[in-house]
Amino acid sequence: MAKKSTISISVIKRLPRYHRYLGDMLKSGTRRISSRELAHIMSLTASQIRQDLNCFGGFGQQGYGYNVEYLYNEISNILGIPNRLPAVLIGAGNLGKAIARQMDFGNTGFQLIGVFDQSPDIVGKEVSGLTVKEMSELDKICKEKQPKVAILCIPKEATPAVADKCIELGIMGFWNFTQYDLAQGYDNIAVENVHLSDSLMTLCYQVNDLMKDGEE
Amino acid sequence: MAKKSTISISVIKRLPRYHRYLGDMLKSGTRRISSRELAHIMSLTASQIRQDLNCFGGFGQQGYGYNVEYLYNEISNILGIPNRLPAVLIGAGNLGKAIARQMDFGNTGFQLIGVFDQSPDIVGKEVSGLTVKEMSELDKICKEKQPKVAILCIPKEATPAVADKCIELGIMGFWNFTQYDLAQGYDNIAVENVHLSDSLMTLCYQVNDLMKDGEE
DNA sequence: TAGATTGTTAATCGATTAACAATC
DNA sequence: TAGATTGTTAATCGATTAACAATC
Repeated sequence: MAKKSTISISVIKRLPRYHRYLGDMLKSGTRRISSRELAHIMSLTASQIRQDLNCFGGFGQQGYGYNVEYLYNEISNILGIPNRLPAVLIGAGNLGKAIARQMDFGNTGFQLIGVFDQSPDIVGKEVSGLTVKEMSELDKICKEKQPKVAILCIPKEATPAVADKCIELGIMGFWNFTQYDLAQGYDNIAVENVHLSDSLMTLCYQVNDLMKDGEE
Repeated sequence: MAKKSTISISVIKRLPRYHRYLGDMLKSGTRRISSRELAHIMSLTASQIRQDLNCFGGFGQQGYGYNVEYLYNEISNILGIPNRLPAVLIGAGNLGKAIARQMDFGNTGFQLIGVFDQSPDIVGKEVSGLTVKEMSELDKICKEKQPKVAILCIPKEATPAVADKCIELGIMGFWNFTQYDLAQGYDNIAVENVHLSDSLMTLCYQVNDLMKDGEE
């Protein structure tokens, strides 16, 4: 059996976390791991781990468990990390610059090949080894290097127009840090919205809720 | 009826998005909205919206819908945004600085009252109107101003120790940008993990998946 | 072989959607 | 009053967990 055709987003979102834990184990020299042990470490159930992995194939061995290195590599491949798809960053303000400098793109499946900004104050500056280019140069770079992903760190209002432009130029996925909801409306385009404000407000609810409990 | 005692995390995570869309409507002068219209705009079902809101109370009116301003304010209150809990940022490297400068803390429920860093190169610099302090000063500030939330932009290895320290000093919630999984292990502590690498890898999977489809 | 642990099917649980009576 | 739309209960769907036969 094994190998489902479409994988639910819940499963996909757990893969990077498996990858991370297995990477740590690999570094610390662990050779094998059972679903039971891994579940314990990751605060999951063994059932869930086996179900998740079996969406993609049978990577374990009865009576033994999983080989850490093999499973780590398989998950890397499932995620497509070795493909290192070319990506561009659009918007090199505070957040854009920080993302460019902070992220280890190579180990998360991409290669940052260009940085663009609309402001003349920023164009020409260097960010993470790349010279910030004018927005007008996006066409050229896209034709030359065919980036597949755009990282958007631009104002909300600019987002729909920039996204449309990107899609025209062959972009297939967005890592969206803007306040604009990109998830909707496009067919065959992948979007990961990182809505930092939403995340912070969720925390706001939770902390206030904890404080209420304290009062009672 | 209405007003459940514990709200599922799925519902809570949708609240900031409702808040955002209602805020936009308020700005554009929309007075009333039905669950049906709002569902259309937000790509949800009317049922879900009514179910979500009714966890907290009956904010609508049969035959009319919801008053935008009233509902916006109610959701602000549910989230606890007006409380503006004091928060500290720990780690003022690329990402920490960007977060401090970029976020509108006031409108997301907090007030940033202190920035801390372990590096002498950064201590003394100004970030978003605050002077970066040494880590050793965290005690004092916590006693004085009792921040409730810590924003962690520090290396993975430093995280567990810093988190423990924070909890000792009365911190009740973490906005966690580190690679370390904070969610587990603490009782009565709220955690929002922002695992940027995980998010990017999820996008990696999705884009590679789209490209496979294209080949077939 | 006996023990361990997977892969997989079945049962449970929770979240989403549909339906409709209540009511503005 | 009639029409619209909520609040809420019931039905459906999907995801998680449990169970167990297969097998290393």
